[in-house]
Amino acid sequence: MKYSSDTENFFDKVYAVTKLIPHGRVTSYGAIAKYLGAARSSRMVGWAMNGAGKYPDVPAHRVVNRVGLLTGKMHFGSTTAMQQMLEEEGIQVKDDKVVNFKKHFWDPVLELD
DNA sequence: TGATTGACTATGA
DNA sequence: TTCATAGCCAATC
Repeated sequence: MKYSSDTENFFDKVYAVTKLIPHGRVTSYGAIAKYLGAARSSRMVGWAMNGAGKYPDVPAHRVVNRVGLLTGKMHFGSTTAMQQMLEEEGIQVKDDKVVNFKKHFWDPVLELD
């Protein structure tokens, strides 16, 4: 099999950053993309998450869109799995979106840089 | 090979 | 404030 070098690297970075998300915290696709230097490629982060399912150490449920909406909940097998995991970490979820998202927001650019 | 889609975001009306 | 459109880049059909 062949590896697309840059693409693999990008995906790997996405997984690395996602794994660094503290327990009980959440971040956004755009924040990760920005940290990787691809702020305009936020969709690629989401695509990377699509392949994150095979990485048990990648808490994709802690990654939501820019307003804290659980847009990717449908990819967890159950539409409630993501919400349930977040609630178990102390994050309140209402109407498929993180309550007080701003407070739980974890920006890798600010925390890691 | 070309067109369409998608776990997003920013901007304009 | 809410809705619609454009840009992004890789994967899939």
